[in-house]
Amino acid sequence: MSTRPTSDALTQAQDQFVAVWGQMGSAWGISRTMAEVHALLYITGEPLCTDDIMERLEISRGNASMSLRALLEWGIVSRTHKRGDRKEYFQAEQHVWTLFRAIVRERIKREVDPLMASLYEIRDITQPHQRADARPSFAPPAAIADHNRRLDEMIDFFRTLETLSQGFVSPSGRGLEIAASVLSGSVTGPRAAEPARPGEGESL
Amino acid sequence: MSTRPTSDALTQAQDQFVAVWGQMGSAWGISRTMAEVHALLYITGEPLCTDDIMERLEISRGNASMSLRALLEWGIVSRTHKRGDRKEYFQAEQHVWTLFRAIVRERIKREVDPLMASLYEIRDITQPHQRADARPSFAPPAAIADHNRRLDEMIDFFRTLETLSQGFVSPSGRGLEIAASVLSGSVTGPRAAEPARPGEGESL
DNA sequence: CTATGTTTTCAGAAGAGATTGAAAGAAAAA
DNA sequence: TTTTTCTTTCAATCTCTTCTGAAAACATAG
Repeated sequence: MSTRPTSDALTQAQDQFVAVWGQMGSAWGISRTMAEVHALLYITGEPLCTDDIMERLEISRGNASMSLRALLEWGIVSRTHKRGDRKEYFQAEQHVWTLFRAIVRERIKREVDPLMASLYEIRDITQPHQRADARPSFAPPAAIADHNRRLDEMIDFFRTLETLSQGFVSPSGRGLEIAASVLSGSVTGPRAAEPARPGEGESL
Repeated sequence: MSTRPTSDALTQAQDQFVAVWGQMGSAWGISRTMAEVHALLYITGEPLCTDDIMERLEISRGNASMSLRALLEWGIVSRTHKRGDRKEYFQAEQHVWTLFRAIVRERIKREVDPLMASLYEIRDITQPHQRADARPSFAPPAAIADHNRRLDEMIDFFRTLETLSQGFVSPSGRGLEIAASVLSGSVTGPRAAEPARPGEGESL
């Protein structure tokens, strides 16, 4: 029927990869189509134009356009041109680790950073304007103290995570050693958060 | 109006934490309510029953029940009882790193493992039944060879990621050293996948 | 300038996922 | 046993996200 044989081994493998990658994407908060477009560009390895993508994935022009723009914003797909052709072509980052780094970097920027900001704001509600030198005159009530400890632990965790991620994100391998040392420091010993812990953590 | 003052600092901080955590959850493929229930249990730190949660989050009984069951399945919330009370109470894992490990472990199990299985299947389409001793008589066409290389790189990446994660997941700090060494081996040199090296998994 | 080819936008349609609420199920007390 | 209390289930409903398609915007050539 179609001009392109749809059942050769390569095409079949590509289609399956696209489906699987799309599935994965949607489990991680990325729209299925966007993940599929990326999968197609990655697995074919060659630059494709909007019409190629529309045809292959059977999606509308609008959808293709928006997905591509989003992928460009994530920095994991780039534009190219073919000479004598007015169309834009798109190709995906081919190094998996570079791809991974770009994704981690973006998600941190978009989700973790704002989260941190919110957490600091929340901390200010019960620990207002706490400067290092200014000791509070009265100890806070136990409920507040507990709350503060939990919140601080959470903040501490995300700070560590952010530091850690710099190991992945940095283009040189350098940051990795930092990350590794942070890991051994922080993960190994979940630390003195609980003095005499009643032992609820292990079995969970 | 209500018996509980809704505007004291602690309550306000808790509500805000719940909102922020719910937001974060939904960006990561977890239903907002489920994340909110978890947030509430984490930040209050004390066991709550279904009715407490329904009231505080203004959700239906069915929703509360389902969210709690899901959280139990994730292993980040546990059941408790109060003596003289027939109701079930729930409390959240209080160690942030333990919580993190549980989440990573579950997501790997639910998403990465099936993905890996699919990737292996896809590989079999273009590299069928490739046994170590049986060399193919003819080299595959370039398009297939390229495809295979890309797919192998992806598989290699997820294998590394899985190994890495064992460092986080293992309750002892031991696995961490492994993770760190994998990191320095694989991340630092992402390029090694291209040239002409047949054995793809040295340390794995 | 107009004509032609290409990309973006966005209101409405379609679809996916979350939530409710009432009924059924379970378990402990009487 | 029956009653009471609490928990789970699931079809119907609602909500939010994604997708479409046609129009508008843009760009290049002539």
